[in-house]
Amino acid sequence: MTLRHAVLGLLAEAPGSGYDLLKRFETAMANVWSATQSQLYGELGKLEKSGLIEVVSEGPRGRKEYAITGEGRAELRAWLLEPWAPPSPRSETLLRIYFLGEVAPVQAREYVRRYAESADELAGHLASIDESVDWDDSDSAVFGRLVLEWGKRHAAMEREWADWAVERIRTARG
Amino acid sequence: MTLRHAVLGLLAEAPGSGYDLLKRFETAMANVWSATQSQLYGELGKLEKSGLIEVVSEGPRGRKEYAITGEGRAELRAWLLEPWAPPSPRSETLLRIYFLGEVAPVQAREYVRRYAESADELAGHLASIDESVDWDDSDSAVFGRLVLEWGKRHAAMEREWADWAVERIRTARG
DNA sequence: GAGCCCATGTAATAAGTTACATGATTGT
DNA sequence: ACAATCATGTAACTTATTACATGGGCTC
Repeated sequence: MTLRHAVLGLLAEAPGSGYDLLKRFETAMANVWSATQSQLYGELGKLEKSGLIEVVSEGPRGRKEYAITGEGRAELRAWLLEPWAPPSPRSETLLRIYFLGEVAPVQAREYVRRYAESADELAGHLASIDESVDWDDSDSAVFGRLVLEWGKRHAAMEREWADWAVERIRTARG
Repeated sequence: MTLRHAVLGLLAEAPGSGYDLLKRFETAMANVWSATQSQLYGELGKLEKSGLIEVVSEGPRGRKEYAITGEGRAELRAWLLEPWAPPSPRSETLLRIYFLGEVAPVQAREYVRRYAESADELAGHLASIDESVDWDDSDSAVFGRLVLEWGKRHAAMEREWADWAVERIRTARG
């Protein structure tokens, strides 16, 4: 039930069509949550049926612009305040690293090096988002920057860890 | 197809029953991947049927000890060397933070404070794992420590970020 | 014999991915 | 006219969660 709330949150910021939301998932939210086109349209249908969002206008090409309803906003707030437990982590990348003893040390180092590269790419991507977004002093901008900063710090941590790890693998096995 | 490889990897380290593996998911792998009991037994059945693992002995209470086969080990290595793309991040916690502008600043700060606490708890948990595990100089110990270190750095980053974020929310809105 | 752990399995549901399928509008 | 982008939807499949269901063995 998380995509549900991601959609409600985006529509609470500003109304939009499925297509619009998809773009927002790919850019500002890329750091945070993702959705496929298929899943998104399905969820919009369900949310409308349950009255949490509504169609506010129809445009060309069957475009339907959705907006959050009062009920939807109430649901969003309830979700934000509800007691939560951090979900158990699930990282395919870390899983591979955990088992890297199964392959030759050279290959293991190479894997970690690629990991470092992708951390750098992510850092670059986040930096470009930071530049392209027009940060005002609205609530969403404040928290958007918080989340962006989280991503930057995360990418930096990954980079540093990877450098350290490559060295560690070298000294452990040559 | 990731649980599949998590199971293969664990059985490559040492044979075990479903129950054993479940324990290992909850302890050493807690940082990395998780599985429910239900999912695990299902996957063990499928892996056995496809010949990637086999039952090596049966014990009391219907206990079945599984071991990885040659074919299974080959599959594990292929997976480790296969080209990969980092999966799109999906963090319910960050998602909530992203939308925290919907609730009162006091509540937002409180949320971030709880986040910091859970980062500390994670750090403590990882430290206790580090102490309780008997690290030899095997491959799996080398990479196990790498992954554990990743977790420690991650927890530290979250803690620092949260402190900074609380301050940021305070100055932005009082 | 009571309680705790060991041990496995099934069924129903929810969530997410990939592929398929279609078509209108806009800008050049 | 052509290409790019806008725009929505369905079907089949895989993955993961929650709840149900059962029972043996060990220790005190």
